[in-house]
Amino acid sequence: IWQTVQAIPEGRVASYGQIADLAGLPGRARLVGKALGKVPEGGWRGRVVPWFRVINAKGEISFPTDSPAYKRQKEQLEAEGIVFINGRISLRQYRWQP
DNA sequence: CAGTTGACTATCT
DNA sequence: TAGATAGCCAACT
Repeated sequence: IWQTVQAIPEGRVASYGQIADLAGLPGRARLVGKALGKVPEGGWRGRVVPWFRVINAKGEISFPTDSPAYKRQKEQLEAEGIVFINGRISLRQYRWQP
């Protein structure tokens, strides 16, 4: 899972389900979320994991809008040029296509 | 050991 | 387009 997440290019995003499929775990989107939650801030074993490039299938960030985590993720994505419209982004435009 | 709980999704109204 | 529903499954209570 982490390997797959690391493969997401800058300025692109992927959904939890998409990561699950690519990682060989079809139908286990929730497991991906859990795995990402376990990654320490500094990354895993020296590798940086761009967890902020992973969002849900609707193109929204999967955190409450008022949470600190939400703001953090949104800022990181915007810093890569991704634009939010009504709290969501255009998957058609930013979805990572391997 | 049974029930609950999510960083989720596809499908149907 | 948006809400409700039913699968999903490892980790906790």
